[in-house]
Amino acid sequence: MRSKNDPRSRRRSPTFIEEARRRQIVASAITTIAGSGLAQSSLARIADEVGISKSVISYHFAGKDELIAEVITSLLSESNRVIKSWVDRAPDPTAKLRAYIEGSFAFMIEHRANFVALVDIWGSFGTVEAKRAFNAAAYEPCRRHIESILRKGQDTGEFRQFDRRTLSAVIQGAIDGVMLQWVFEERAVDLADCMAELISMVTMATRTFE
Amino acid sequence: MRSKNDPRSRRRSPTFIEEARRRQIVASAITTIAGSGLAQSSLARIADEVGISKSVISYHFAGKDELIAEVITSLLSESNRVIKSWVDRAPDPTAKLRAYIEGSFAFMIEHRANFVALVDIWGSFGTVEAKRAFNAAAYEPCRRHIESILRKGQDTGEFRQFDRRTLSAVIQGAIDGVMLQWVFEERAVDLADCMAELISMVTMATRTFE
Amino acid sequence: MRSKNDPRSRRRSPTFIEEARRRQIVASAITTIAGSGLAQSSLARIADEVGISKSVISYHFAGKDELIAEVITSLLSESNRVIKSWVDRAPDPTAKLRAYIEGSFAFMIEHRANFVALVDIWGSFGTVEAKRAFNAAAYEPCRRHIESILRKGQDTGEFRQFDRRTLSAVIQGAIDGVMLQWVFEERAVDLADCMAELISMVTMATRTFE
Amino acid sequence: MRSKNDPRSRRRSPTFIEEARRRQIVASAITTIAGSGLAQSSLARIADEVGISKSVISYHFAGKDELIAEVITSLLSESNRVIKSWVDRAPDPTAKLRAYIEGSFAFMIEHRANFVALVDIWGSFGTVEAKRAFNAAAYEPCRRHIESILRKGQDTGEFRQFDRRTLSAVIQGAIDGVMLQWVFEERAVDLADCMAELISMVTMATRTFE
DNA sequence: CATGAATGAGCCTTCATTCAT
DNA sequence: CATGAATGAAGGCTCATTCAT
Repeated sequence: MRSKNDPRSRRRSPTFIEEARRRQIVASAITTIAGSGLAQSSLARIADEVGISKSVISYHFAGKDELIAEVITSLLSESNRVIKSWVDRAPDPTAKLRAYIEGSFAFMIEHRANFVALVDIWGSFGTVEAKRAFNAAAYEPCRRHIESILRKGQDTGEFRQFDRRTLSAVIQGAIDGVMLQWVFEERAVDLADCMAELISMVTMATRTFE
Repeated sequence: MRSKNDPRSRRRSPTFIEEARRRQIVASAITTIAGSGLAQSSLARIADEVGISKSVISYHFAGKDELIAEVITSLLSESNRVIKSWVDRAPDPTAKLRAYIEGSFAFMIEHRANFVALVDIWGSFGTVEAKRAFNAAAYEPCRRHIESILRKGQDTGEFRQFDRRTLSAVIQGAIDGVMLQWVFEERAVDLADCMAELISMVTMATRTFE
Repeated sequence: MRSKNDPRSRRRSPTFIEEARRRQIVASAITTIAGSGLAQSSLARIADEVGISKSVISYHFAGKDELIAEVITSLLSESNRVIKSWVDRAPDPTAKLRAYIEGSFAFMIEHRANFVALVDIWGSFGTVEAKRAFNAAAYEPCRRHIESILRKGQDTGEFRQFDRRTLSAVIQGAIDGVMLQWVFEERAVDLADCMAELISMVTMATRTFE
Repeated sequence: MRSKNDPRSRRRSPTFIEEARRRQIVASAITTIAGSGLAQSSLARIADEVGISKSVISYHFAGKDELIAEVITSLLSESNRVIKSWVDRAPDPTAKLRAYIEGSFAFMIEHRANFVALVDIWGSFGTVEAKRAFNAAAYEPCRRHIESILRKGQDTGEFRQFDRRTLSAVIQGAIDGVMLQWVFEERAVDLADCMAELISMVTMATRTFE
């Protein structure tokens, strides 16, 4: 019975301390998953990492699924926020497109564990629905973001005409694909070089030919 | 206790029937993983899929790890083989580079389940060593393959000078990144369009400017 | 993953209730082993005997090995404690030696199940190391105890000169060997008679000849 | 259906080759059990030791139980045969009693593996019936043998009057108990010294006082 | 006679979850 | 808010045994 004592059903806004606990647990979950893999990250281990009892997690989250869901949300939103701030600071579409890529790589470098965890988690969706939901939450917004930049560029005439959706998918794909190789072996790829190369390719792909 | 009584340790070449069983089990494992996720693919479920007893898997494989390892090998080698055949049939570096991309996408389309399974599996490496090993088995050979094509192109003067390793990583990354989006939601991206766009970008990125 | 969430790794002294559970489980394990043999004493059966879920054992013990180890410790220490108390109450070496034997047999009679279980367990050490460890834990202390009594007797001149280590091994061996026959068939030997005979033999073997 | 093709139900006396196989398997079982413990001695392992297929054992023995039963029989009969030959060669009761002990220890030293295996197996009888059967097969004959020697000695007046059954149990017990310590740790006891001490004790216990 | 193949029962263990305190 | 205790479901694995060849 969900009562006043169950934080998961409270009408009141969550206590400050409650929010803090949730964030603390989510953060520890990310660390644990990045360090040992999702399969090895039992609630007990995550709780250990925080130094709390296993039951505390059950108290603050409806279950493991909810915790992982919040981990994903945290992973994605943090990244999106940073990238958006890079893009917003750029003056024009050309710069914004460049900023999108730069922001993406910059965030990667600063938060390696996030991506190691993400790669582990994103493979764990058993059902088609879960996969679809992840696409809707993770990829669709990213592609839309890139598309909006591309549209502006086409509107201003900086970019030539091309299918925005397709190019968005390829750009985002290249970023993710390079990230993936870097997750598996940090020294396998040089992120800075790849970023520069990708920017160069994208620049050529979008510019108007004279 | 690998011995005469253990089919997994035979010195001589495996029986025909045994090889068939192993392939059958691996194939079923791929289907199951693609359909329900690695975490839900217990040996019992995989065995059910084949219509055999759970023990049969234990009889032919040392354990789940060995089975999954063989699944990975199967997934990667089949893909590499097909791509290689596309590349080998192409007459010159420019065509080969194009063929690498075309072959990659063609294989994807023909074997969606393989990639759905692969994305699930590749996130399941808990340790740094396992991740590193996957990189060595999966990515390094691909990048090397692309690099060798690029080198030939530079040697013949068809391609301009650029860092081959970096470009290889970006090309392979773009292929994988697009594939990833398609794995999560089949209709989110149009593989044919993405392939064409990627080929166009790569063509521009490699060609000599006059 | 021994941690805060694992009762088996607590830094502080174990809860009263926890200690009680452990003792209860150990006691049940002894009963089960004595009744059905070690090989038939699965955790499930032992748990049934206590009337608890199988998982409770896993919760309180790291595994079956730890449980069996504690069973052994319990078996040996209880016996040693009782024998020691008999010996300590005896006034002189001659009486002490007699008390050692009497205490041993008295404890046997009172705790038949312990010895039935012990005989089953002591054969279960597969490796040389495990056997050696059992010797160190079970036999060496007993022989040492007897040796110390013998030494005192020699010091006081009550006993003649002989090799203490050898006689200790033979005395302990005779006690165990008679116990063994009694474990296999309770009515095959009369413990009281055997005890008397053994005491008589030992008395003759140690006494000074005039 | 037990037919002519089933060696376990054949009326004809077993083939020579069949007997050889059985003995070979039994011998390997002893080695395996002595080396790794009964629990680790699966039919597969034993078969490996012989270099045959697991099914061969099933073919020659009704099951694992029958194999172990034959192992026990082999272990006991071999020992008894040797001891008997020592005793038979001795001229009088005093010498025979001494020979019984000497033969026992001599056989131990020559066949350590047999006893390591025996100690492992004798603990594996789960039911009271099995224990009782082992007593009847293993101990009762030994005690009877000693008793018969003792009786002869009393008849001839070499030995004083005492309860033969009790002394038999103690003598056999001492032999087994020393053996037990030696099984767990070969260097814990000196068999020769123990044998000498035991002979001395038994001599004193039986001789007529003047 | 021998063997490869298959099977099902049972075992130990892990883990998310529930509940009383 | 937090925790210790308990639970049941599920998983991977071992093994004696059966059967067709």
